[in-house]
Amino acid sequence: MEHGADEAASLELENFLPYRLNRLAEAVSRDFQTIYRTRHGLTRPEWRLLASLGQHGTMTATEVGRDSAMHKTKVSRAVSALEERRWLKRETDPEDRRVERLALTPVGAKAYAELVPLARRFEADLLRTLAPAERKALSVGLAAIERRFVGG
Amino acid sequence: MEHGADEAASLELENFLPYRLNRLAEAVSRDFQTIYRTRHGLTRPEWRLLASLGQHGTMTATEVGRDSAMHKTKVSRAVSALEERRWLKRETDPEDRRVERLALTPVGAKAYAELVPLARRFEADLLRTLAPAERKALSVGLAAIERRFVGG
DNA sequence: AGTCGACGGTTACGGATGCAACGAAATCGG
DNA sequence: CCGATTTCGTTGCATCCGTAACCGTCGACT
Repeated sequence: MEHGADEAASLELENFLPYRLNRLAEAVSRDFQTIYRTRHGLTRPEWRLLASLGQHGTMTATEVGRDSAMHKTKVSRAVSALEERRWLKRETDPEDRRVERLALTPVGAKAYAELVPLARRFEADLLRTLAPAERKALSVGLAAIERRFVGG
Repeated sequence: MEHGADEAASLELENFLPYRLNRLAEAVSRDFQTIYRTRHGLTRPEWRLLASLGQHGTMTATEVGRDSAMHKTKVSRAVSALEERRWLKRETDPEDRRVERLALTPVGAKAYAELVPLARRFEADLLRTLAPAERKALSVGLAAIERRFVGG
């Protein structure tokens, strides 16, 4: 057995689930990135923060982290960045002065409103290239591992 | 409409495909990481390089990059790291002296052979928690977007 | 009230990452 | 056969990231 192509002892990377998920996520994100990066110079954490606040209204940093699956340091830095842009304002919660209540400013909300249709179109364009049965399969399959890994 | 929960104007992040893929890929990878990180202190690029060479035998850095979806600087640094460990050796191709032919040493091959069953078991354990129909759906769904994004 | 542990959020720091620029070698074009 | 262009791989640099340590605040328990 000269090289590693031995069936039993080798692993087919291209069929290995962690690898497939990563490669796919990276490819899709890299593509989607152009929407929020070229238009506004947003980073991914900043986009996610914007998306969280746009969707849910006022939130705390911890809530944003849970909602958008980001480490608290990422959230913290994204908050500083969007605050710098005047896209969001923070207010210390008078009930609990450890907490900050985060909300988009009108300018931030405007940017969000501008990005949402582009995001929707991106996803729609992507899904349109799949057959209906494939879309369904994707939805079912992703939901299944999400139950195992993300949700509960 | 006070906050962003407005159906038409907001985006449900948790159902947004790029977000779902990223969150899932990160969660799965974070879990899988422990296998190659705690046992050998490998980074992800190093693991991928090992996996590529273990599967295909001798390759060039460019081929590894294509096979494992890594930027050439990642490959370059991973090669240096595994060479440092004596897990791989490089040889300048005499036919084209720009190219290096990379191959695992016996020590590297041994580490690979040791990791493969663990990787297989990880994937099997993950898939075992899914119903057969869900596994099928996942396979079909991922393959479908891969065709659009990764492959052709 | 005073102490202690838990919690929200920030920051210093070491390490990883991608871009761009680079050197060396091959290939192409005249 | 020589200069221009392309390719392989490396490296400098600026940025991003997570870990751990930290500060201020809250709540519980004494």
